[in-house]
Amino acid sequence: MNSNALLKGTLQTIILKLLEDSSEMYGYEITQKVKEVTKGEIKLTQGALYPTLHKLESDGLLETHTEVVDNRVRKYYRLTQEGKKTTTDRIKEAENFIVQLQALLNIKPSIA
Amino acid sequence: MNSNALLKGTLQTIILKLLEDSSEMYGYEITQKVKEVTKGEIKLTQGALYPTLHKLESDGLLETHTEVVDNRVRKYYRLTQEGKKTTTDRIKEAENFIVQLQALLNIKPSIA
DNA sequence: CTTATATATGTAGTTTACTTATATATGTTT
DNA sequence: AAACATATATAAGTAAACTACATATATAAG
Repeated sequence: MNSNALLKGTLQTIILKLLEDSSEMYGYEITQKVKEVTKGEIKLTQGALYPTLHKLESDGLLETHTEVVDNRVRKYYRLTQEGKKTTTDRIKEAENFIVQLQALLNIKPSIA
Repeated sequence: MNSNALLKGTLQTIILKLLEDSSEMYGYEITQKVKEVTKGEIKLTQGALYPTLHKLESDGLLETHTEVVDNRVRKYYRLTQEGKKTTTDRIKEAENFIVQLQALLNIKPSIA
């Protein structure tokens, strides 16, 4: 099993949460933020990032605008109104899932 | 997003951990245990369970034997030696992932 | 000057790992 | 007799990641 296999299902939530906190970010910035916060433990590659951003945009959760900085194009993403609502729900779901997962991974054998 | 989408990547670890605690379980028993511990929040369906058990067996992490109880066949699974080692590793990975995920989902906007 | 690394976005093909639906069979409760 | 619980299993479909490839500019190192 790949050490990043656990990312499946949580990547959208992570991106939404980062955009909730920062209001506006571009793709590369998101990869660096994830790297920084997780001290390199979670690797968010382009192959995972960009398709996910495009998916969230086509689902109406994100909107974009483009800027040119140092002759390089940056595409900024921000949450739409719908995106903000969805983010709140997804974070609750993730928090609940973590609780359940910890319950499953910490249970002790029932000797009784 | 399906409410169980977060299960992806963690199901193998959950099964391995349950078998570490109980030494021996059959499939249906595992579904009931997950339901009980998570109060129905995580739904482990047959379509997910059995292929995963077969996968873990073919990977050499589980071994099986069959018993007949009340005219019904039960297939018991237990960890192999390799399975025990892998379980320890997977649990560490999952615990670490939870820590990183919480870091990402709790970070506040940097006002500075 | 040219090579390597960082910044920046993107697609194509592949694989993993779920979901939903279906199938089979027995035991128990209404 | 019907519905629900116990018990295992497969088939078809889909979501969401992975790896690899492609493009382009800026900066640092040798």
